[in-house]
Amino acid sequence: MTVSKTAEKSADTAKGRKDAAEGPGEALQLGELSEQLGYVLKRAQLKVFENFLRCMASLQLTPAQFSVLLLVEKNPGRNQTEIASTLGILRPNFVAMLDNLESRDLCARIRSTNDRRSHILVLTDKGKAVLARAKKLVATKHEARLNELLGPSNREALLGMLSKIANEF
Amino acid sequence: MTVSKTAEKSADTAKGRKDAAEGPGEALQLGELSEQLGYVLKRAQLKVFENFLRCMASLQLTPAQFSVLLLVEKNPGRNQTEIASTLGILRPNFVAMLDNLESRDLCARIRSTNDRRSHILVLTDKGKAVLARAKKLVATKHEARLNELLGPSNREALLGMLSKIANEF
DNA sequence: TGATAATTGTTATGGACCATATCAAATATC
DNA sequence: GATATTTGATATGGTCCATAACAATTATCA
Repeated sequence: MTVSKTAEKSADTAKGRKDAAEGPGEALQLGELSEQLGYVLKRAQLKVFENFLRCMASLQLTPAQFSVLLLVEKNPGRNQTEIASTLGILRPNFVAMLDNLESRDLCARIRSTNDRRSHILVLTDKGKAVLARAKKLVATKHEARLNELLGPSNREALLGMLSKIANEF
Repeated sequence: MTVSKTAEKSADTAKGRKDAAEGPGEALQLGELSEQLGYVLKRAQLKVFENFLRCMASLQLTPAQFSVLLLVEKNPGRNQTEIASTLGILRPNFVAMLDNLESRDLCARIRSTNDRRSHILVLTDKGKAVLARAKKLVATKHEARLNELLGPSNREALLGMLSKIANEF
């Protein structure tokens, strides 16, 4: 180590900073960190997911599960590979996810008559009902919160920039 | 393979869509998914981290490791608990991370003389040098790419909105 | 003072998520 | 018809995240 292992007492041992008060522990300086897109992006994403989970607590739906239901509803008759890949989920990892949704009777695997290897995915009636309620919760509790925080026009701009990053970066 | 045969029999089974062409497997409709902030946010975050890792390949620094080095540099003399908590890292999980950085001689734990329980964190000379190179790489290869994609003013607006979400959501 | 509580770094552990290899069944290809 | 490919599935390992518990040290306060 090229560090004088004698950094003690004198200089800065969390003591000789602003000292006094000993109140809230003296917040650290984020410095350049708050300008790093990746850092802020990750923090924001965690907060959004956290809020999403709170809004969906009554329905017990994670963001990933919600996205699956949305995609299956919009694209009925597709198989597991197609749904999983467009969501960026690897087929092996998609199995347990579907097991969960199917055990809760939210969607169903139907053996295709054309290609008996593949399972066609469909929402059950309960799945459609739950998804409808989920959409309402997301709109009124989750996305509404964003409009309140950023304003509708900023929210749209944010979405546009994030899409651009997601697709063209 | 293309969906040439499709599984009709039932009304909509991947056939009654755009049909024709049978080319690249007929992309699925994202639908409302592309309007879900959480979804787009997560996708963008993954892309940004992915790009970050590519830019840092020569230095072998992950986003989390980079953030630790940045924070330690900006706040010398702090202990593990302080650094970890402001990064949202739990103390137990921070141990292995520091073991890694310390084994690479990028930072060092120094037993505090004021409170012999705590380890004060400092960057080694090598750590400072590596961090300096990392900053340059991030600025010229990573963040520059964003300015190119969004424009400086949009990039600033994006950062502002993400910070707002991260802090006030 | 001395007994008790709180803090720091650490280990152990389990869960969630992600990635790869591999398999049997079914299908495609030649 | 022999071989290769695709689909869903299992097994497995890695990483990240969260909780409980522990020894050493320090703070609290009766």
